[in-house]
Amino acid sequence: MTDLESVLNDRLAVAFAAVAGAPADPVVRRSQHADFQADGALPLARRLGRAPRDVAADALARADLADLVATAQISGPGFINLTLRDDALAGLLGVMSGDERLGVPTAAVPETVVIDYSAPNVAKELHAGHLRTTVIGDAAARILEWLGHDVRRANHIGDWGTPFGMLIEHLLDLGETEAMQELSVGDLNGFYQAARVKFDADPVFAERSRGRVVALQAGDDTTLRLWRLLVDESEKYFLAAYDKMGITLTADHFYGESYYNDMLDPVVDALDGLGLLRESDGAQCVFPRGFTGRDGEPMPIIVRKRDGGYGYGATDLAAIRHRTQDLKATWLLYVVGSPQQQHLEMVFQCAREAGWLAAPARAVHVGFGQVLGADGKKLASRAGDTVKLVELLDEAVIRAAAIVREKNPDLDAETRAEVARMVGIGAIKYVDLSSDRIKDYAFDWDRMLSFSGDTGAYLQYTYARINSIFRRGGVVPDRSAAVLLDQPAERALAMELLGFAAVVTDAAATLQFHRLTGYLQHLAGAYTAFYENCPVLKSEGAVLASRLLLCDLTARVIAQGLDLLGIETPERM
RNA sequence: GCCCUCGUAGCUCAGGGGAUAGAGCAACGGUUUCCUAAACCGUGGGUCGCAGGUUCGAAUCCUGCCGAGGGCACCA
Repeated sequence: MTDLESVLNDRLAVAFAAVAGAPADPVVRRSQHADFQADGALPLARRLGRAPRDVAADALARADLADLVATAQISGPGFINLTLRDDALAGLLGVMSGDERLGVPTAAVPETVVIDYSAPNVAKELHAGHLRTTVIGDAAARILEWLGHDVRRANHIGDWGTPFGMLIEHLLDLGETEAMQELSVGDLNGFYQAARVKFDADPVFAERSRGRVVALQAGDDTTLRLWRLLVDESEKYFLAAYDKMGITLTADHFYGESYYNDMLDPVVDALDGLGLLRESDGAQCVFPRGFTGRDGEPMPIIVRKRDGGYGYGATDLAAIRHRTQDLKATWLLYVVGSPQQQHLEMVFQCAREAGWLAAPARAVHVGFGQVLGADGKKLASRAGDTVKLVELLDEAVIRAAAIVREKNPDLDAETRAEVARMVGIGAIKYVDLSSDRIKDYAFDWDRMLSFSGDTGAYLQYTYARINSIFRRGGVVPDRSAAVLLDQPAERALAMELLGFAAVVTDAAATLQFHRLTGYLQHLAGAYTAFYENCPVLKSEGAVLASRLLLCDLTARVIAQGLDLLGIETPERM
């Protein structure tokens, strides 16, 4: 346990409880006036009808802090300012240094977590609109997995529905080999648009397409084979994009809409059996409590359309039921844009009413805002089209390569290409993860690729500089060396390092990953002050060993922290 | 019309009911015989959209208003 804040909190909670005669939150926070402050005496004083400073003094007298705290002072109206002992910090850093997990504990209660993210449509490009769900969802998967949860990635691709009638007919028109050729070069949009144009312009083609939809739903062998060809080609393309992007989704994670086809009848029957199903305008609907529409009437989830086909609501409900009942998941994450908030809340409510989402299981909408262009409107190409995701990635890498070439001409071409890839992809992921996800953000190449400020590249640079010290000195840090914290910058760095466990736990619990990026920036800032004030290689003996350990620990935390966000760290740049 | 989200320094954004609201960028001034100057130090810059309320204490919680965006039946 290297998490100072929770250690202090636990110790003080005992003392506060003794004073209060009941559990009481000591309200421990980082402080500008000391290392930490505990503010719990103020609200407690009101409850007890005593003077706040008395309560603080009482709690402090009962607290067992001698091994951790050097000085504890009561300040202002009743704040307790705590300054920690240097040897306590050094001891905890020693523990952290010797721990592969850097002091971050695994979850007390490991859960089965399903993370629904990315979800592109078959026969369509991944575009800028898929950026956030893919990046955020992957970060969630990495963090929760690292904390010991059983993470099930679910890529809910759009692989079913009426568009496949026209897509299959278009495939037949082209001929299979020709069509596969076209799809394999990655021109998915062109294929889709050509089908669309024919569907709109040619009534005969449209009629064939509708017939093909019927055949598909009826399970016709030939039709299913052709459908599978389309899905397989698209999946290959998606996997190539994920690979380029450093996303952990693989072929094992495709659970498209079609995966739930066989579950739809049972789901509708179950809803009917529960008395939740009602007919409205010829459609079979569920009306979850608490939602009214434009007309003031209850809003439906349409599980079966007037034409007899299933609505997406049916698939969503089937997925929830499958995840909680078959997979035994207790934590369902939906990494989906904010506009779908209401729809998801309705589905969750419906699942609760059906008994498919009962405690401890819960579903969370991990919503996010839009990516905007420099003009403040939805990101689009100059021609107004959607921007292809792979083109965005390629441009980031090209731009990063140009900057790396300019800043460090000594790197050989191969290293430079590798660094550019890490920096370019990392820059895109970093901006996406570094602000509150619910807000929109504007895509700005110059800012995101700037190598100073709150960017991924700055963290990568800090990491590379640390490695440079080891390389220059020809030294390997001794991870069991004694830690000395004589300089203020060393002590400040130690405080930051010891905050890692709390921030990872917190980011996972709240699914607010910008807290982790913010922490890493602070850490890099503390390291830089250390770097400026505490020469490493010019020091000797125990000081050298201690400083090498601090460098090593900082590098490990940065690398681990960025890895949890899906961002790589180059050894030099 | 109803519902949801957002509004903090010139710009981009942090801010878990606690003390004097913080970073980065930009601006201005400075730092290099020294481990990557892709860096660092300093300076200026704020009616926390507005108005009430709750509280010992509000950027933070509640209500109303203003502004921006989004959602509200057979696409997902």
